[in-house]
Amino acid sequence: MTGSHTPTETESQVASRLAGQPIDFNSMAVVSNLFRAANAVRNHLERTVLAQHNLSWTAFVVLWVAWVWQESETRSVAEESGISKATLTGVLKTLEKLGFTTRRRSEKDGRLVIVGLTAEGNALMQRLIPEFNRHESELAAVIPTGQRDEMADHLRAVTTYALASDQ
Amino acid sequence: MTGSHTPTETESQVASRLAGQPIDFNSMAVVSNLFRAANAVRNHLERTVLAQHNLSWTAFVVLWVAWVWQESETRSVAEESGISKATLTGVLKTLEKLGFTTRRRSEKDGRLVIVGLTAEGNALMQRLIPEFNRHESELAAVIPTGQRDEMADHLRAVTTYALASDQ
DNA sequence: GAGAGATTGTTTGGATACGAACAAAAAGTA
DNA sequence: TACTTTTTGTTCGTATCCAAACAATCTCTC
Repeated sequence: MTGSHTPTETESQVASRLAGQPIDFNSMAVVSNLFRAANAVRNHLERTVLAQHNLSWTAFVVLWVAWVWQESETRSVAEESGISKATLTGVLKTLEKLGFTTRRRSEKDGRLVIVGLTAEGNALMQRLIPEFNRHESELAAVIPTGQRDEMADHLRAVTTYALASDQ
Repeated sequence: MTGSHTPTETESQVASRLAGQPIDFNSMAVVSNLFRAANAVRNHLERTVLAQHNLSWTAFVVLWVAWVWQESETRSVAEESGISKATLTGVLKTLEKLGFTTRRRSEKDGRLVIVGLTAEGNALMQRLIPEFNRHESELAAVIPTGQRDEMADHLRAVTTYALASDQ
C-alpha cells in the first residue's frame, strides 16, 4: 500500500497545488465526490448483485426501464437510461441473446422499434429489484434519515441543470 | 417527443409497478438520482469542456490525478481515478500518444511504472482546471450555499461505505 | 402526390472498461 | 542460497460507449 494516498492526503495536495488561484473548492468537492460516489456504488453493485446474473450496470438499467414501462420505444429507453441510441442497440443485442428482452417494429411507425420483456426478464426483475433495493437502503443509511429527501432533491436539481445546459 | 416520459411520470409509474411490495423508495430515490446526476454532469462536461481537447472523461480524470501528484505510480493512479489497472494501461497509451503523459520504470522497484506529465500536459491542465472549475461552480450553484459542504460530506460517506463493502 | 426536410435505429470506427491469465520482479521462508 | 508466495503492469477476450455516417421511414410543403 506504499503508493496509495488517502482521500485526505489528496485533498491537501490539491489545495497546495492550486494555492493562490481563484478556485471554488466547495463546488469542486461537491462535483468530484458526486463521481467518486457514483463510481464506487456502481462498482460495488456490479460485483455484489449484477455479476452473478451476467448483467452489466447499463444492461440492468435498460432492463429496469423496460420493466417499468413493459412496452417502450427505444428512443425513450435510451433517454431514460442515460445512454446514446447507438449504445442501446448493442446492449439490447446482449439482453436479447440472454433471453430477457424482445424487439419488434411498430406497426404505426416503421421507424420505431418497441422493446419488451420476456417472461424470463420479468421473473429476473421480480427477484432483482428487492435485492437491489436492500443494497440501496444500506447505502442510503449512511445519510441521516431527515436529509435523504433533501439529498435526492439536490441531485435532481443538478441533473436538471446539466441537461438544460445541453439545450 | 411523443415517446419520452418526464421524470415525474417515471416516478409515479415505478411507484404503481411496485405497489404492495416492501420497497424503500427514499433510498431508491437517493441512489437513482445519484446516477442520473453523475451521468448528466459527465455528459455535459464531456461535450462542453473536454471534447475540444480530444479528452474522454476518464482520460481527464487520469490526467488530473497525474497533475496533482506530478510523479505517481500507476497502481495509485488507477485507484484514485476509480478505474482498473487494465483500463489505465489503455488510457495511458492514449494520453502518451496525445503527448500529455510519460511513462518510466522505477529504479527502486522493477515492477513499478511511474507516470509523469509532459510540458504540454502541464500547460493543458493549467488552462483546463479553471475552466472546469467554472462549470463546477455553475452546477453546485443549484444547491443552497449552506448545504454544499453537507452534500459533499454525504457523498463522501456513501463512497466510503461502498468501498468498504468490497473489503 | 412529389420532393425536401426531419426523425429513428443501425452500422462503423475508435476509445474505454473489466476480469482473468500472464510474465517479471520483489519479498518472504527454509 | 533455493523455493514459494506476493505484487505489479500488460495482454487478451469480450462488452460497453459515443459521434458520425447511413438507410429507412415519416412529415411537411407546395
